[in-house]
Amino acid sequence: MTDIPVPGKAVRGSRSGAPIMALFDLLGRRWAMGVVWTLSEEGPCTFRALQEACESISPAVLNARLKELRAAGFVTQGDGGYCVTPLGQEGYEALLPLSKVSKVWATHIEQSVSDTTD
Amino acid sequence: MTDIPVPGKAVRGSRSGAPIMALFDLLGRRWAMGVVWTLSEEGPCTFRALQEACESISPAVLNARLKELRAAGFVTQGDGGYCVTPLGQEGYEALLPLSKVSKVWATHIEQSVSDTTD
DNA sequence: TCCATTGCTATTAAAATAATAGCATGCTAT
DNA sequence: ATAGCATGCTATTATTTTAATAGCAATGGA
Repeated sequence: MTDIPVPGKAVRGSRSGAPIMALFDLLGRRWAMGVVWTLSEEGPCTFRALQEACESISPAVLNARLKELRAAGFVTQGDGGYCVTPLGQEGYEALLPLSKVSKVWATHIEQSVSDTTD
Repeated sequence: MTDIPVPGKAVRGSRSGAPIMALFDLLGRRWAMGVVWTLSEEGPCTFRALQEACESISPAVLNARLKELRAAGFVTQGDGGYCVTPLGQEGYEALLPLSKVSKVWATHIEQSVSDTTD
């Protein structure tokens, strides 16, 4: 497994270790944001429930992401299964604005498609 | 190169094509968020200036991310070099809350380090 | 005891990324 | 004109990550 990024230390893609770059390293891995998002929206999940909610994540990758997110303090494993920590909840809330952007983007794409289609 | 994710179509990691998942696909690639971030903060950049501002990105990956982000409408290439589009600016602004999270995370980590060190 | 659920690990193949070198183009100063 | 120099990449090879799939060990009923 890859090292888990830690703010203040050099991380993949940034020698400075600027916290934001470390976070981009953590969340810029396949499925990382999707897992935080899904886990926050679904609430506590078993491994398999989370896997299904994610539609198409392989168990190896899910397990890798969960380990990283747990080590980073964004996710924890309790009696109800996996769930986000308060830090993970903050992370989820910080991702919320992206939802609006994604919708703007979607209409944006539709327009450029119709530009070339019509 | 991998396909560029498009909201509404199945993307890597999501059959639904929910816009947010398509965006996670786009931005969840190595350096994607860092490029948007850096380009927004630095303003228009030449390829090489952007490469240096990113500290340690390889030209092949930078080029791949720029192509994807241009195709997605987040980045454009003008006279002053590469720069973010209005959509890219929205994306950047949507990432801003992550900065605070990264700082909370950084202090969080310091504490857990001192927990085991002291 | 038999079976289902859960939480993974193992394996193999494909894809993405890193690291590095270097090329083609368009200046610009000599 | 030509010899740099900057820019925007591409090429190549090695390494890492991810995908896809199978399956195992532990747990808890029925």
